[in-house]
Amino acid sequence: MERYQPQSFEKKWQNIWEEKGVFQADNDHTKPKYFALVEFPYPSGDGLHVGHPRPYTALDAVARKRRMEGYNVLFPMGWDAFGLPAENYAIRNKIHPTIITEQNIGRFRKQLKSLGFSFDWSREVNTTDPNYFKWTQWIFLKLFENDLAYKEEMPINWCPACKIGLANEEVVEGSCERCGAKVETRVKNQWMLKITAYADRLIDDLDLVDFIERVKIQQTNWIGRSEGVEVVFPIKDSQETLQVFTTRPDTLFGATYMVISPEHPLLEKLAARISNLPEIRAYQEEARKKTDFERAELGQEKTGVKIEGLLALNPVNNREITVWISDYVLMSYGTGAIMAVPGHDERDWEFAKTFGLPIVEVVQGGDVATAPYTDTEKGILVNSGFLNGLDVETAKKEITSWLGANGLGTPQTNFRLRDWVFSRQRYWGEPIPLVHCEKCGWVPLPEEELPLRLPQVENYEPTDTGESPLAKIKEWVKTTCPRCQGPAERETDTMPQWAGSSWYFMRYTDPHNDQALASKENLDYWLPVDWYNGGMEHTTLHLLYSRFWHKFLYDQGIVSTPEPYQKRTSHGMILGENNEKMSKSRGNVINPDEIVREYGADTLRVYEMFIGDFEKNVPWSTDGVRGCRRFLERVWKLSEKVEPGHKYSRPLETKIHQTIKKVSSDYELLKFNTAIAALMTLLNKINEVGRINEAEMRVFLLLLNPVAPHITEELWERLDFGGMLNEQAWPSWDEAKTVEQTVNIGVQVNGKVRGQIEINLDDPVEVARAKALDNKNILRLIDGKTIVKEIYVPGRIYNLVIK
RNA sequence: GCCGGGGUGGCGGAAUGGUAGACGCUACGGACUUAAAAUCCGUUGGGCUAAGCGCCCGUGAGGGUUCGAGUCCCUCCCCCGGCACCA
Repeated sequence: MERYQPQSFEKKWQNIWEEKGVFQADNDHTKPKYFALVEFPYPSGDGLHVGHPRPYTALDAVARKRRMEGYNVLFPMGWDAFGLPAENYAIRNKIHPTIITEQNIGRFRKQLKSLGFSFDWSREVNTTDPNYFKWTQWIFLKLFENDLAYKEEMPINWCPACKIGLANEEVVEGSCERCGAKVETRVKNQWMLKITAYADRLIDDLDLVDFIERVKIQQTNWIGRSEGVEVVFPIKDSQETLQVFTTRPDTLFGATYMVISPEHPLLEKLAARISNLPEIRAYQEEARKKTDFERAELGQEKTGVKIEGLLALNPVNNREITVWISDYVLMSYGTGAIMAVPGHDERDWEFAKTFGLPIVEVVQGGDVATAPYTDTEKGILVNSGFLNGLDVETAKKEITSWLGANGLGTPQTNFRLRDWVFSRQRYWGEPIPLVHCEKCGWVPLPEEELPLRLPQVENYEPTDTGESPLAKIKEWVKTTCPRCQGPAERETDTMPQWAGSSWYFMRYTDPHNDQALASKENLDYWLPVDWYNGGMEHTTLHLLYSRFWHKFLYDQGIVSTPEPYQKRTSHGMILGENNEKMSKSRGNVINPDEIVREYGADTLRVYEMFIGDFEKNVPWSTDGVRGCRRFLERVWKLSEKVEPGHKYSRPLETKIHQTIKKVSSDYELLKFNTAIAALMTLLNKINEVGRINEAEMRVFLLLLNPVAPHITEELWERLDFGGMLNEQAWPSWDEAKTVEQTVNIGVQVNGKVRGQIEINLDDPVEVARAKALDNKNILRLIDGKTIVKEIYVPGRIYNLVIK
């Protein structure tokens, strides 16, 4: 037999699978279905990265196993192809982004196909295809019709380099996630999506799904639900009031002053009464100049200005308290105003110390003169009228009902999550299908006019004013109002890249439908996605956005499940050999094409699965790749030794049953490293035994197939095992036969291993004792001592406790 | 600061409270070869060793529970990730 040359047959099998359509999802909806999903890539100009195949191979293995288990499997792939790199390339080279996008997709597709993934290529989707984004626009219109899309003057994060507004999620430590430029604040009229309307459900419904815990936790953190009370503080000698949100209503008696945000509207309303207005104005101006990030920077001295001429009244005791403005209070959270309880809040304490404001202790347990006391477990209320003597939790309940009864406050839930800034001042995105009419306001395009396509332009450069390049195409902008037929203008902002990826999994269920985003039957059959694997970096963005859209479409009756993804797992990154993130600039990039050329696709796949804990980052190792290649070569050689036989032979039987069990469960748990290790162990055992029969070889190939589909299919054919391997059933094991009858167990004296005995599993303790006491070393150790206890765990340990 | 996840050989990593280091890599020794590569075989946590595979040490540090702890409990240190002036 010739040696293992994967290059000579990998392509062959890829072609056969494709021609026979063996991985196409079946339209027979009576079969049990399985929808396995991986995040579709942005087809960048750099081509596939070795990071891509890690999650793809993992779920490919799951998909292949599911098919062998009799499921109708949907395992699709597509392209998240709108986005900045293609647009920037277009700007530099004056080439339409469609062209470069097509090229990049072509390259990605070819690379993915060379790795033998069992994607159903007949269902490929592309977010930039008008037949696709027609439905992205359609969903947007539904959101608009349901008041979940609105335009608002918003201070936005502005990247001066990309000339683009960024969502909070795209700002990392005050800099643009893409280009690293320092983000500024600008006020722009932006389309917003009201994701906050779904904040509660986005948290609560996490109980319905099987997401890895860290994903649930991160989403919950990001949404940041906080329960408290909104309290009304009257302004002295005025009809105006100040509303504050607090999670510590129990400390209300300790509120010694108030702070409002520099942008708070009360300042304008009562400007006439403020005696130090110039000072206030100067502070407002200063605050405006700071970015959100600068304002949020910790460790800086608290700043602020007292508002002269205004006093508020603490509603619990009618004491007069001063009102300040300070930029540590954010207009965008709660009511933009706080009651300050310096005795029991870190920030208020600092502010009070800076400005010499009174600090009152209302929860006993610390020393509020030297530090705020924030413990809510042990403290007892003091100086608080009717709350005195209560613990914090009880005091909260008491004061909340008191406030309610007196019309001074109501329970309130606030969220850290903000509405989603949905506009981009860019060319290469889905046009927002709305027109602005002088008379009718914002009017949606009628559904028949979708998709609204992008016009051809000469220049893709965004304008310095921050408007989209589309604004310059007058003949595209000028249109008629669908409602009154009067003159109107199109919206020139486009959608963010997160739009197309928010629903792509639905399109896979029925990708060519031109009547609906997908047919109800297909959506109902295939959804929810049974298993979705993707990067942790998408937990707070894509995953949350797509859950939001899905919930909205659920409310609209389009889909029938409240959650889109039943199960979510996540993979770690593959780092360079130097343990740093792979990047061109670091010169540590491994090109998957080269690995395939030199070692074969199966080696790459096996290596990426064997490399380490799937959930953790791990450095690439060229030596490790060679090790996996050697393993496949040994498998190849194994096929030369295959003898007839349809029963597992005596010396291998137990090991085979154990391996089937181990591999079957490890694949489900994403523990590919230990599954492959188990197959290596079995291989070593087979080589040690020195012979293998057909039945054993069949099982070996079946178990290895999900990670190494080409070599296993090839050997299946060469060994004439009948049919194609991918049509076979997943092997089963007999639990009773996974147990070795005779085992070596340790013999301990006082818990320390001092020897070994070979014993039958069902041997009684007497036999174990006799064998243990037959050991010289054990006898030596217990000589002259008293045995006080004997512990025997069959199959595990025999332990003597002596004195 | 808060919330997660970790810390095990030279490296990646295994271990339902029951013989720590599976499996792979590296390194070393041997076989094959004119030689090298490849392949195959062996060794590979540290120390002591009277050489009996016997003893001691060993899973970030220190305590504890247990016949027995990498695993459970307490205290602490370090690394990674998320959130962070969010009231």
